[in-house]
Amino acid sequence: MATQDRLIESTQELLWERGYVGTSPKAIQQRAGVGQGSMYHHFTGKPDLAATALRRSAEQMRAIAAADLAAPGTAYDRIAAYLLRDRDVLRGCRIGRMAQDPDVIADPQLRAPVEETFDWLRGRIAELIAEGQAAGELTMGVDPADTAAAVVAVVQGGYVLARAAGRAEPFDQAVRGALGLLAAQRTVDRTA
Amino acid sequence: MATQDRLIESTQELLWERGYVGTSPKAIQQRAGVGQGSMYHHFTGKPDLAATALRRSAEQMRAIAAADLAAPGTAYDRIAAYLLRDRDVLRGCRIGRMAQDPDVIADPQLRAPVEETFDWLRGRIAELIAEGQAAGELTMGVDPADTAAAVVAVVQGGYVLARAAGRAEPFDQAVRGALGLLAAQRTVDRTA
DNA sequence: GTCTATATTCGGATAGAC
DNA sequence: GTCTATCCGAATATAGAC
Repeated sequence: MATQDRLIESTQELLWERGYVGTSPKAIQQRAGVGQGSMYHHFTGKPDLAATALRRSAEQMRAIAAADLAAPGTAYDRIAAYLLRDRDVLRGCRIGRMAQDPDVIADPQLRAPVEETFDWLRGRIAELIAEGQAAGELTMGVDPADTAAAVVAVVQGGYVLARAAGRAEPFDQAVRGALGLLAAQRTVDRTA
Repeated sequence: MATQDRLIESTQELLWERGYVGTSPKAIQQRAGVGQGSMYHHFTGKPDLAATALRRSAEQMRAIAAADLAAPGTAYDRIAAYLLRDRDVLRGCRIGRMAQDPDVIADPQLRAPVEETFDWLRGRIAELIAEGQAAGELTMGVDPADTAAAVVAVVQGGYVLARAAGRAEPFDQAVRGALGLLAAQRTVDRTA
């Protein structure tokens, strides 16, 4: 793999594990197996490299979520596929984690991929819910945009609860809780 | 105020703003207005001081949440009071934010207050939901513990979405979404 | 108890050889 | 393009004066 790509991948990993503040150029170089000079040849510095890595992570996360949300079945089924996807819960979300970092939030270059990812995700889920309502699959009792935000928040908050607990169970509970509430919005009883 | 207390308060603020990795002893001392020596006289080092500050923040957060959840009215009303409490959304949750920090998660002394706070919060809300079900206010269609985890996750995830967006609206959306789903669990229609 | 040095390592980056 | 050498300040802590 090219030096550039190894640098980007190492940065993606370290940002996920340790966040922006906790990731040093030296650590990136060592993981990538390149010297100091290489990094500063390809990138102007840590913010530049981090922005590149974040954009790539955002693309990847979006592709994965898009695939989940295109699962076969109803709107409910698709959202369930997204919520129930197999995750390494204790690692957390590599995009959502960035929202906690003040240096990321303060830098428009770094925040942009994070913001855009969640904007897109909320929008896509809201779309599904609205389609489900239009098709008569879901009741009209809930607002699509609000409900979509709640669904995404359950995932992001689930990571927080799981990491706080040191185990994945609270994430799974939150997901089951959200699905239980969503299930009540279906117009046909499938619990039988 | 005593020097010790000023150190603890400054640490609470900085942990909230910048996290554990991003908070330096020097910054704590400067904000507290004390010299290097004072801090190391009262505390053995950064981890010791941070643990003390976190325990205090956890107590405070728990007291506030307990008050919300003791609001007058039904179980739904109490959970709504918790969800709708006035928050400085873009600052995030001073306890939840710690869950992202690998150094906090790795240190049992630091993680304990975080874990205990969320364990308690989930348990308290689950209790309320179970009481609401027992009283016939809420349907038996949802699991109390799972639903409670979802409620807490919506708040924690709401902070993530809001910070990612640079504005409070996604938090408010998520809360409205959660309330909309919970409202459907009430046995009496109050939407009229 | 509090302060001012001082020590040591790390973070972030530049300079210049190859 | 990549490497090593080097620089400067910050992070964390210790020593010892007052």
